[in-house]
Amino acid sequence: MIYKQPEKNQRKPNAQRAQLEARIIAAAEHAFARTGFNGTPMEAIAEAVGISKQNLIYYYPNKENLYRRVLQKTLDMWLEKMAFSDDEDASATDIIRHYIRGKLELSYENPDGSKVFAHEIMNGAPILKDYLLSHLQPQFRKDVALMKKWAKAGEIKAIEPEHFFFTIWAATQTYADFASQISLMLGKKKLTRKDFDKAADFLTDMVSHGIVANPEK
Amino acid sequence: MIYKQPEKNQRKPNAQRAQLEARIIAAAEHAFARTGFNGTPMEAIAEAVGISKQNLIYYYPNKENLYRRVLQKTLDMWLEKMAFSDDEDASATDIIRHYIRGKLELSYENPDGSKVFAHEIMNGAPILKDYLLSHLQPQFRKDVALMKKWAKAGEIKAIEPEHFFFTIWAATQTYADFASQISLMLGKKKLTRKDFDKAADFLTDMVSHGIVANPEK
Amino acid sequence: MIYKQPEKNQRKPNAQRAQLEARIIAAAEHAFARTGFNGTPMEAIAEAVGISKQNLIYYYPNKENLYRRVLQKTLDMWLEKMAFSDDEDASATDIIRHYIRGKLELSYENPDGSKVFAHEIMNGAPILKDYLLSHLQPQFRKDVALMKKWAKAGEIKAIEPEHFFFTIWAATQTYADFASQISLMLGKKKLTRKDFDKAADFLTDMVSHGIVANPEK
Amino acid sequence: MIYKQPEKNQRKPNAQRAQLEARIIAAAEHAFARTGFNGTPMEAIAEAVGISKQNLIYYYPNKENLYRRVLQKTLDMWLEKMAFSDDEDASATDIIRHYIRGKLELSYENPDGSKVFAHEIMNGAPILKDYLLSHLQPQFRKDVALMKKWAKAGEIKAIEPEHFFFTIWAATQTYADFASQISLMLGKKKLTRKDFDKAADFLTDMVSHGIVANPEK
DNA sequence: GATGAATGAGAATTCATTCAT
DNA sequence: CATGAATGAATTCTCATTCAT
Repeated sequence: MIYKQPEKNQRKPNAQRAQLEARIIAAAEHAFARTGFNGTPMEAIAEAVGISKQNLIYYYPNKENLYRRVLQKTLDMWLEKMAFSDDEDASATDIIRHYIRGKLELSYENPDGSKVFAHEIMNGAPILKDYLLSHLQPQFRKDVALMKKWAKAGEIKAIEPEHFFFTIWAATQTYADFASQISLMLGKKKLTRKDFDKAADFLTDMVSHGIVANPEK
Repeated sequence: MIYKQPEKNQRKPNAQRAQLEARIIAAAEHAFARTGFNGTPMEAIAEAVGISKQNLIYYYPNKENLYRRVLQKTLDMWLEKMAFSDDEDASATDIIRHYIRGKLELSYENPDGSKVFAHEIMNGAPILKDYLLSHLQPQFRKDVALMKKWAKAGEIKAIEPEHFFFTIWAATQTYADFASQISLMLGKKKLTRKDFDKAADFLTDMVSHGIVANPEK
Repeated sequence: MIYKQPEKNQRKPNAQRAQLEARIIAAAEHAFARTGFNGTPMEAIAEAVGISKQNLIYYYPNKENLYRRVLQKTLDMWLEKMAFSDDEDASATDIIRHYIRGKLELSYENPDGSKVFAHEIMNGAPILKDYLLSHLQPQFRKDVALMKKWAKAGEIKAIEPEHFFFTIWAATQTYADFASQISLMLGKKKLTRKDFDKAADFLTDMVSHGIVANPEK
Repeated sequence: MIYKQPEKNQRKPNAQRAQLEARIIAAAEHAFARTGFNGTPMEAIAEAVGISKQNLIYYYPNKENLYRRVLQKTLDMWLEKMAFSDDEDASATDIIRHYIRGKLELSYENPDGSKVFAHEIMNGAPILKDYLLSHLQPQFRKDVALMKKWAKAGEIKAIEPEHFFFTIWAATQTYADFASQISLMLGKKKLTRKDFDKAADFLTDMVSHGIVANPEK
């Protein structure tokens, strides 16, 4: 796990406190999403929540722990979507399409989490490295193996599945991570669900049969 | 332009100085690539170059200016590769393939620049916004229009070219930006040119005819 | 106004805090009085108060704001004394004498404020310029007009009242601003109230009938 | 003396060098006049001269020495004018009037020197103290004694001559030191010779017979 | 619980000065 | 002579954290 609940903070759960903590996590996620761990002062988070820095520290006495909680929260949602669904009856195409839509859905629902993750990776994954090895790599290897099986069975072409994943991860997360560039290019203030739908259509189509009309090869 | 040469610093060009400045820019790029503008202290850059913080400041008296120079250097290399090549005789497929390989080459040659760019975008492009609107968007629109022409001419399928670009940008830059995750997944210390070649092969293939063997639709 | 209460700092009033803040203002006034804004480090003020530099910054996070508060405090006391009193029944002579004594009293009570003001003026009044135009000049013009009326009415001689004020301001403030020179000349460690009384006697006498025994002219 | 010519700098006199040194002294005087010794960086002086900081340091390797030279230059001009002229035939009135005009002339010709002096005094005269005791105080005492003789002889009233000097010093120097305030009050950009003439007229008149029309006392 | 007070470490500059050429 | 290079000491301010109430 990235984040371990500190023992001393295991107080009686309290609705109001829980709600404030959730707001803090959300604000922290948003702040870390923009400027990463090092670039984000606690004060910026406190201000976003509308509480004093001291009060924030009262709830999260340690910046790294707060960051870990934010990461953990994202990872909890993410890890599941980073792997193919387990539906044994579904065709390869269906699983892949479902996968792409799921990843895009995640980027739409939790863009800040995606960016926090991106910062962490770009910084060399100092905190996440072990977690990725222990949690993500096994999933990844299993899914790569599955795709190789599909290829053998003639369901998909003989590609290198690793790069398929890298491409899909990048292409789906980019709508979260690079949203500001994308909306700038589209001349929009903000990306909407429609944009994500179009992205899903494009990606699933391209994955299915490419974009070239009559590829000679 | 992102960076304007300050008047005061227009000293006589000098080989030794130029070399040290280049080393500083490289070190700064590497540091900003990991932790972004806010998260990177000048000291870290100075240490990487092996000079004192004050001496770094002697060469670059202002952190933001140094950052702008780093951005500018990357952008100078990048912008050209962000647009289709101008070869009028080439087929759509060739142009696209050439484009993908060019972008991947860039990610291989200058991964730090790619990351600095990524940080800037994730932070809402505070410095780059105007530049992207004035320099990148026109290219982007021209290329989108060209792809629509190709589609009309039956050279490519009727896709949304905007999302093609977002996908290719993401899928090529990810080998720079997310290199640490990718090498972790592949169980490697570092990505090599071979990995980039495989990525190019995969991407061009997928773009050409998808990965599904016999797509019904 | 020179100083605007920053929104963030509007804490609950608290006796202990108020007292410390007053001590800080006094120490800052004393320090700025000697070496002006640019020449006074925050550290010097902190040391004078007996607190750490960081603690000083906790109370006054911004040097210029602290300086403005010091200026404001002095100005609040000063402006009133820079103008003739409003007593309609008093004679010109009485008003002038009262004015001189009031100004000298101020120099005696708040010599540091006078010096801070002097520094500001000698530096071209970068911060005070607007304030002087909007607050002091109207008073000044009113009093100049009044003196001209007195001259017409035969109460005082036909002098240029503007220079009367410049002289009185200078001659009264010099006992604050140039105290170190004056006490050096007098062979004293410090100026006492007695010295100010003598100064007042001298000034009022000279203003009344000059110092020449039988001026021909 | 305030400034001692350092031995190592006693190079062959050279016209060009002498001229540059004079420009430096003038620029330094102007800078110190505004912000005092502590508040003035060497760079600001270099910039005003139009040379590099290193080059300035080449000519004046030590800030305090440069400051002392500036002080010395002013003092050389000043000291003489701070004392009554030696004309044995002149009447008290003439000597006083001549004195006032001489001091005002100095303020007009060298306002920056006056301000540098003012800064030094307000800072407690750390450098000038000894000099003032050894050079100014004897003059001052001699002139005070002379005035007392005048008073005894019935040439002037029985005043306290010390305060006469403090007043005249202040009232004449204020046209240099507080020029920015005075011109602000007068609604002028700059003080002209005419203003100084009026000041001289006012001061000599007031000193001669006061400003009150018919002083009862 | 919540918050004001305090502080050590750090971060961006500034600044006087030294060194080498 | 003049200037580029380099640096230690300041200086303003930030920031995470501790302490006390």
